[in-house]
Amino acid sequence: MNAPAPRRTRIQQEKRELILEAALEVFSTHGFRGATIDQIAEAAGMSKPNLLYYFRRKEEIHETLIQRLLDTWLGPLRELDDVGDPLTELRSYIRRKLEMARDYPRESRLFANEILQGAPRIMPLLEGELKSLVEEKVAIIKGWMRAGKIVRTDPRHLIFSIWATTQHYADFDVQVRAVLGPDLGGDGRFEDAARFLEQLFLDGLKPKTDAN
Amino acid sequence: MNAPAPRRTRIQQEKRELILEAALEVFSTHGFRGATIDQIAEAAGMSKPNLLYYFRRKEEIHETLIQRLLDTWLGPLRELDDVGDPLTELRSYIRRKLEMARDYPRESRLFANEILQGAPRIMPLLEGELKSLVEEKVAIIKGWMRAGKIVRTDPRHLIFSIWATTQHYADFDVQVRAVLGPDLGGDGRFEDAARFLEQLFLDGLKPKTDAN
DNA sequence: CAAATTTTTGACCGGATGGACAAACGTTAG
DNA sequence: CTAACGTTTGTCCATCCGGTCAAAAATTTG
Repeated sequence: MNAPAPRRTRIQQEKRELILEAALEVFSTHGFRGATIDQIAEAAGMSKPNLLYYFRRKEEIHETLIQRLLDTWLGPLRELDDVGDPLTELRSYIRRKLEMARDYPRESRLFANEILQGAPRIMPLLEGELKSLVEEKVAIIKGWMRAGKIVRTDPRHLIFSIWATTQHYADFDVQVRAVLGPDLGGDGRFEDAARFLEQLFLDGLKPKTDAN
Repeated sequence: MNAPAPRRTRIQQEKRELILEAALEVFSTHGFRGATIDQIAEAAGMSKPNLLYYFRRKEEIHETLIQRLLDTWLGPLRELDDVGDPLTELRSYIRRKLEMARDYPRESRLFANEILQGAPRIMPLLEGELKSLVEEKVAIIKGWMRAGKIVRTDPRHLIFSIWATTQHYADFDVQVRAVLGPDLGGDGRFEDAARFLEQLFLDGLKPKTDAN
């Protein structure tokens, strides 16, 4: 499937990491087209030709970045299994996703940028690996529903809504902070979000003692 | 506050509309930086200098587009008031937002692109108009909570989660369709989403007859 | 019809940007 | 020390892109 991994010296390893780190910063805030090699090179503390010695093309950096991203990105979903209590499993999935939004917002934005533009570079992956991973987890969730452990609903859209709500705190961070203002928009906003999302997904909004 | 609206001939009105329509298409799929004037001009069926006769700068097109967008975009939230039943109000807010994601996906993506890149051009608007509109609606929602009409929760994060889940179907449409596949990803996906979101927000996932 | 005004276009400009290249520099192994 | 190899950089190039300009074409006005 893949070409054999080329041998690299220690310096090459390190410099490539440095470049990828810088590129993540630049790509995630300006998009692929909006980012320039000069910007990345400067952020990595080297000259443009030097950078091009380690990655021959701008696209090569981007591809490498996206490939890595997807591996870690799907981690939380992969960990979802049916050994524990369903509601606990879902709670920790939501929590892990939210933690990723908090700790890796640049990765989230890089991905969002890619999807927004029609996912030209990762379409096969979405229809392949991602789709089948989702199907696998959908089967687990359906099992929980059949067993009466969670309410019957559309498992795919459930997954979408977890993705949407958690990634929102990375992708739309500027808006979230602007709306919350300086008081609520500080470091505590992720804990507030975690509390809210847990309540939303696990309890819903309708009061138990019916007052309407 | 604003400059007086310049008089325009009928031709100018029409051509400007044509350009804005074309620009919406191009900006929403390539971002501001990724879009070129030539692309927009071609999509509008005119030459580049001709386009620049109607809009002197690329930014001017983008600004006009965003300004219009925001007016219609906040419509559904503005309509949220406390005359009706709270759960009904929320339900129709969610439905309206989802309809906008379905009918105006390009506007949604244009906005998402802007926020993703740090909202450089609309930051004041987020901190001003948007924030105060949200505060106004937060007050209404808090009233419902005090009256016991809906469960007590964080009203701001509630609004975020409605934004996130509904806009997801516009911004991440490619991914949604890829994951759902040809069977589920057809025209019915918005109805499925509407049903799911209604259930999620109004009932939650925990079964009423406790089986865990 | 003719003058005045608006609209359209081809040609052009300057700066930015992705990338090539060869020469210089540094490091390591024999 | 020196040859070989890996790394770094200054310079250069072709293309793209936003924007200008003057002149042509079309339209409106008197």
